[in-house]
Amino acid sequence: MLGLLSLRPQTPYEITQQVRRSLDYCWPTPERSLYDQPERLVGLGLADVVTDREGRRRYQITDAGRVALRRWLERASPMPRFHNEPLLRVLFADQGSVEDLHRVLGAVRAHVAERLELGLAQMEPYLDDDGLFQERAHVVTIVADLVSRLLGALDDWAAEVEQVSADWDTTQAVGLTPQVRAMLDRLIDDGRTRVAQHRDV
Amino acid sequence: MLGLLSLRPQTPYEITQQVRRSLDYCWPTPERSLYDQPERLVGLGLADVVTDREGRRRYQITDAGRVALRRWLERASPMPRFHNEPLLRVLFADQGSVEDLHRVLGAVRAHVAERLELGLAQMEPYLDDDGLFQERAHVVTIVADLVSRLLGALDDWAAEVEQVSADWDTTQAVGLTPQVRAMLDRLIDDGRTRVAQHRDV
DNA sequence: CGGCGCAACCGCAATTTGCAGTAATGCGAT
DNA sequence: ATCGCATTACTGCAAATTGCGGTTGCGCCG
Repeated sequence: MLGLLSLRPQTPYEITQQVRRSLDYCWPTPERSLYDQPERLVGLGLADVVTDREGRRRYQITDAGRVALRRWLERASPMPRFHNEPLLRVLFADQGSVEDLHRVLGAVRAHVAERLELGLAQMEPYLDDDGLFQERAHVVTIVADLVSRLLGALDDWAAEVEQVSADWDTTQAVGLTPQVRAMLDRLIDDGRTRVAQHRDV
Repeated sequence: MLGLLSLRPQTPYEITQQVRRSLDYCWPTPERSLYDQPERLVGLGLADVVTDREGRRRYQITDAGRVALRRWLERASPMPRFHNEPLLRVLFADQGSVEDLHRVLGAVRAHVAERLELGLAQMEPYLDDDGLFQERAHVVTIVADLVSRLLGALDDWAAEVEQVSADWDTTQAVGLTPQVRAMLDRLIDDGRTRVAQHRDV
């Protein structure tokens, strides 16, 4: 919230737009709460409110707010958490049909394609070196890069699972088919390599 | 919840353990709510409660519960949402110091290594073909595969950002350095390829 | 046998959320 | 010109969720 206000003073509605457009990629937030938060910040002295020519309340960050934002950036961050309901459905796929499994995988892939398309449209303006938003191009690019990697991982995974499960005729007690076995071996191998690499550093 | 009970009847505490151990990867849940949900399921007739020899309430799924679970698997799934606070800190990194940025990237990499190690320990038993949990090995492996891919993406990304930002001496108005530019180009290129691929199918 | 710690839970206040509603503005069709 | 309808820009409220702290009982160590 303070981060958003640090970019420019905004009305509550503009904030909701901003969040829908960009923040949702890393921090999904119910719209309702976005209308209450700015008031809370005012109460804490971290933001104040000015009325602009259209008579709209426009919140802006105060000096205390900027300090609080900097403090927040200094503090240790909680680590990412993935709310992944399609994955949950795969975990319990043995309680449903093979079609259920394939449907959810297809939905994931369609979703990835849609998100990616949307994201591309948002990033393309940055390709012009003379765009208006260039002073934040570096952070925006880095963020987009992770989003793109995560979506890519999701897509690759869904594609592989589609393949692996293509010839299943039941979801239960499939156990370790050679393909699943290969998946498991690769996964453990990759994990070990990565952990080992980390220890070296 | 129903999914967990479908595996075997469980006490509320066992459920919390189970969730901590495995479900957290796709569905992080505050412990508190796990104690209320089973009662709610009983109210809906989807679970019932038996008292075992230790005098503990043990919840088990009813037939209605299994039907509800199957219905749930048939319905369209909400798509994944990533609560990624480190990414949020990168998005607003220009309000803080270069050290703040590097600290959060380091923390992410450490976290990935830790999670991976934990996950490996959990998956290794499945390598034995004669393990006890083999009837769910296929779904568990598939789930672990996505988790591993997502963690891998996170790690690769953090490593690249560490590299790209290694010689920054400010976080503000860095704009498109050649390295960031290359990142942007690759990202857009990858995205276009993937979207095009999706249209072909 | 007293103290300590941990496993296993639950009450409660405070916050958060979804949903439904509403007022204002634009805009195309009749 | 004006009617209907969609979209923008919010807000109230009831219900659900959550964090925090507390409790009980058990085992183990000194």
